[in-house]
Amino acid sequence: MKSTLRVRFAPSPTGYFHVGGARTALYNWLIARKAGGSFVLRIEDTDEARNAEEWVEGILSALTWLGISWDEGPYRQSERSELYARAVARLIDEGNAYWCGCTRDEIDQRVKERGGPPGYDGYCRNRNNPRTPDSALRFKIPRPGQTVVHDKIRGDVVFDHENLDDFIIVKSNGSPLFVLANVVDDMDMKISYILRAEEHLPTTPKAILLFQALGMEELPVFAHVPVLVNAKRQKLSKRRDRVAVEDYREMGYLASAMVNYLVLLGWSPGGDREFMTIEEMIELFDIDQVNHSPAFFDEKKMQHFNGVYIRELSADEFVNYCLPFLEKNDWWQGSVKQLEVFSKIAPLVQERVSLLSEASGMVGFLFQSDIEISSDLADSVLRKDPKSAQIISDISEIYLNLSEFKAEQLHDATRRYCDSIDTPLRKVQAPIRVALTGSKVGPPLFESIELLGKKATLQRLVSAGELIGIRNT
RNA sequence: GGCCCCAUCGUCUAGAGGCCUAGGACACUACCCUCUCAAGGUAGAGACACGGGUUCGAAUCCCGUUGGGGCUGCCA
Repeated sequence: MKSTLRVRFAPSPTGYFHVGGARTALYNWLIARKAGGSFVLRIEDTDEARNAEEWVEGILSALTWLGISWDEGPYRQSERSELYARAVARLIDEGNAYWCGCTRDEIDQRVKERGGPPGYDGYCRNRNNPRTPDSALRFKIPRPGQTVVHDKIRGDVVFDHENLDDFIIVKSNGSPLFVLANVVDDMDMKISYILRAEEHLPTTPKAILLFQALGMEELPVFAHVPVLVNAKRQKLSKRRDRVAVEDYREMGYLASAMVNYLVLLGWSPGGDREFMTIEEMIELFDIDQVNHSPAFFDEKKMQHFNGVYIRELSADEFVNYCLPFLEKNDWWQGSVKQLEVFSKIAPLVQERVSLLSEASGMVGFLFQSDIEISSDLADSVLRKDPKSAQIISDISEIYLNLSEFKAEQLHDATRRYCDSIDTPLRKVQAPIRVALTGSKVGPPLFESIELLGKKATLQRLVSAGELIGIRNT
C-alpha cells in the first residue's frame, strides 16, 4: 500500500553541502522509506545573487554518494516563479499583503526614535501604497492573535503575533523570499511532513499564517530537529566550519560509516546499540525518540566508526575502495603487477587504517624505487643504537643466503638470528623496518619483505648501512 | 534587548517516577596480547547544572535560577 506521506529536503545552493544538511536529509529519507512515502528534493535558489550551479551539483553528488535517493525532483524554485506570482496576487487581492517602500535605515531610525523592540513597525500597513520599483511586499500579520506550532519533537510552541513583524514575502526585484516560496511549494507538492533543523522554528508561525492565507486546509506535520554544533557549541556553518560532506569523502570516509555516525547525532535506537544497516535504520528510526538538544559533530568518533566499517569490508571491496586514493600518488601506475602486490598486502593494511587515505602511506615503500629515510629516523633508530649497524649488516648476509624469500622463512631466519645475539625480535625488527620502509610503523614486516622482493630488500639494507656509516666492503 | 528552544560523563547517548550504588560508545589512563603500528581483551577515571516544590519515592513531573543555543535580513 502506497502511503501518502510526502517529505522534502530543500537545501539552498549557497556553499558546500555540510554534514548538518546531510543529517536532515537522512532523517527525512528514513521516515519516507519507513512509511513507503515519497522523498522530494527541492533546490531553494530564489536568491540569484548567492546561488551557484556548482553547489547544486555538489549537493546532488553528495546525496547520491550517501545513498540518499530522491523520488521526485530536483525541483528548482527559480523555475517556478509563475506559481509564486499567483499566490502573491491572491494575497494582495484578499488584503493579506501590502507594498512597502521603507528602507532598512528608515526602519532602524524609527526604532531608535520610538525605543522598544527592533524590527518593522507596520508603517505602510494601512497606506495602500502602489507598487514602485523600490517597494517590497509585506505579509499582513493578523493582529491581535497567536499561532501555535504543533511540533512533533517539541510539542506545542505558542507564538504571540505581537512578536511577529509584517515580514517581506516579495523582494523589490520581484523574486519571492524563502518563507513564501517554501509555503507555496509545500502546498503545490503536497508535502505532508516538514522535518527540518531547529533554526527554522521561529519562522514556522509565519509559514503557518501563509498556509492559512492561501487556503490550506490541513497543515503539514512539523518536526524541528536540533542543530549540529561545532566545538564551541555554535551552529555548524559552512563559512566557519570545514565540514563539507565532500571533504570527508576525500579524506577516505565510507558513506556507510558516515551515515551510521550521522544518524546517531540526535537519535538512538535505544539501549547499547550503535551499529546498524540502512535497513535497520529504516525500521528502527522513530521521530518521537529524537533528542531535543544540539549535538556536537565529533570527527574522532566518526573516524572510529569508519575503521569498524573498513574492517568489515571484503578484501576485494577494500582494494577497490583504496584505488582512487592510490591513484593520487606518482608512484602508482595501476599496472597488473602493482595491483597484484597491493592485493596481497591489502588485508594487512585493512585492519590498520581508519581512513582509506591512510593506505597509500603504508604501502608506498613497495612501489617507490627509492625510499627516503628522514634524518630524525636515521638518528633515532639507526645511528643511536650501536647494535643497529651490526644488525643491518648481519641481516643482509642472512637474507642474501636465504633459499626461499618468503615471509615464513624470513621470520624464522630473523628469529634465529635474534636468539644468537640474545636480543628480542622487537628490537631487531626496528632498524630493518626503517631501512626497508622508511618508517617505524607499518604492516607486518616479513610479509612486507616478501613482497618487496630480495633484490630491493638487499639494496635498501646496503643503503641503510651506508647511512649509518658502514663501509661497503 | 525581545521572542523561542535546550540542559545525564570532555563528546554522542541509554534512561518514559522505584529495575540507577546511572548503562553503552568515542576520546583518555593502565595492563594483557604482540615482529612495529593497529585491531582485540581486561581494568580504571569520568555525568544527572543549581534551588525549590509534587510524591512513600525523582535523572525522570512542575516552577524558578543559571548556563548554552537559535531567530530577530529585500539570506535560507
